[in-house]
Amino acid sequence: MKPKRITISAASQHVGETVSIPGWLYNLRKSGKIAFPLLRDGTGIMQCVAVKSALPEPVFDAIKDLTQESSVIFTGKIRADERAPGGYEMDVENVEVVQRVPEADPYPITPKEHGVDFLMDHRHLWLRSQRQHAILGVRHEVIRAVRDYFDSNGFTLVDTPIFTPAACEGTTTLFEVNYFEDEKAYLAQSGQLYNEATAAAFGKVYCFGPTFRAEKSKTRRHLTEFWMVEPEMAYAALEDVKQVAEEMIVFVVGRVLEKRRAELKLLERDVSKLEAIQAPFPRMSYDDAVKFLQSKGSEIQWGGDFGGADETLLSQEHDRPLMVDGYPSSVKAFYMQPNPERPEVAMCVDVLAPEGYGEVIGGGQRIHDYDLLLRRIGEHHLPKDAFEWYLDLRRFGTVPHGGFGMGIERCVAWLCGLEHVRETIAFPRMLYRLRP
RNA sequence: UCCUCAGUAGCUCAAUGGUAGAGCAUUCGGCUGUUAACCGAAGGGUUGUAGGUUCGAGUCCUACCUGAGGAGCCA
Repeated sequence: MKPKRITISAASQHVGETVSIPGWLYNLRKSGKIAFPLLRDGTGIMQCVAVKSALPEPVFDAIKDLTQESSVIFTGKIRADERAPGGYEMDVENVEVVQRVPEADPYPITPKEHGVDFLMDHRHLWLRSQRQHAILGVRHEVIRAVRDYFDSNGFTLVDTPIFTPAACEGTTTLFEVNYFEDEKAYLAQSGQLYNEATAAAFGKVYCFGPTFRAEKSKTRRHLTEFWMVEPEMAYAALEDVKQVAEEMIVFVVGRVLEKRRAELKLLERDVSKLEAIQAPFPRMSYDDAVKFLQSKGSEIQWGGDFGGADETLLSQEHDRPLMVDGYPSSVKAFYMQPNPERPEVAMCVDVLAPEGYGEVIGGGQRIHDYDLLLRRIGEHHLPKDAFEWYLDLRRFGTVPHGGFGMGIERCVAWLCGLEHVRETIAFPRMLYRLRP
């Protein structure tokens, strides 16, 4: 009878059984008459034990000559053992070598140290490493939690287009696409304007997908292609937006702590920092933030946007995300609702993650008044024609509404405690990095 | 676009202007409980590119290329 195929993650349920596990050779330690191949299968890593005296000679020879990342199917009996890294190991009885990596051209990523450039050039292989595997596991959990949160709170997923005409947010940072006849198209940098349309159809909506920024930004928190989740709610004010943002973050962090302890441990993440993420989040006005920053030596003046160092200073002050509201309208997008009592500030909020991670969420209340929106489009020198459909939303049953966008990569970088967002997506796209 | 730093073996890094080196990886040998295993040996180099200074350049100078960190920019 052919042994049952299992995954390494299921090994604990098969103690005492002879099973087969298909995977790749992660590493091999050997002495003369015993070998310890480490098998990786995507669900985990298992130490196997091959004893020369217990195996036919060709089988033992095949195992001791295996090269790193060769694809193999090991067959043997599962046994609990404290000496094994995962707690269980396999006494190998047979091996099927699917492909042996030739030693003339060995697997380039060794268990030793490598530089950033080398690893990024080998990103397609680097993904097999434990650390990268753990990060992408957390990313998957974040995405699933985000969707679960919105799905179970009355939001409908209505995805928005990637190709967009003209400028939605301003013209400086868009990727141009030459394809549509007589007209240039651009890659979306936000789904928000479309969300406002679908919110008037469904009440509460969200979109989730890739967005594109053509900025010449070269920092640890920027990608040219990144994923963003954007909820939008009709009949909602700034306070409702803050409420949802806070609830969603607490939910996502809780889910990652619940499901991805092993990954966080491998990443050596201080989970006590994440366990502190509970509602309510501290809130601060832009006015107070500027005063605070000035007291810390920042050169920021009222009216300016925060620099990276400013965000870091602010977010290091608290053990949970900080919500900053009331930025000057002049530094925010044209559709931001001004505060009726202080028209120079917008009814917007940025959520700054703690530990210096900075902005993970930006959002606010949108202008719902037709005349005001029309005036703002003019002030920002935007083409009115292109926004006729958007103005329609104010002609036909306009209501106060708002929402926010959360960058998935920044969120994952924060939860994993990473230096750079480039490790939070399988194939990062950056200013100087298009391959692999 | 600007500032700073770096580029030497497949990888990570040494080398006072004077013979180009180590660890890992690879190959060979040894080892029955290894944990980035260990021990011994071997092979492996147009020092990013192009010029220049010098008796002599990996090292100093100029330009360029590539990358990293940062700034600006940033829904």
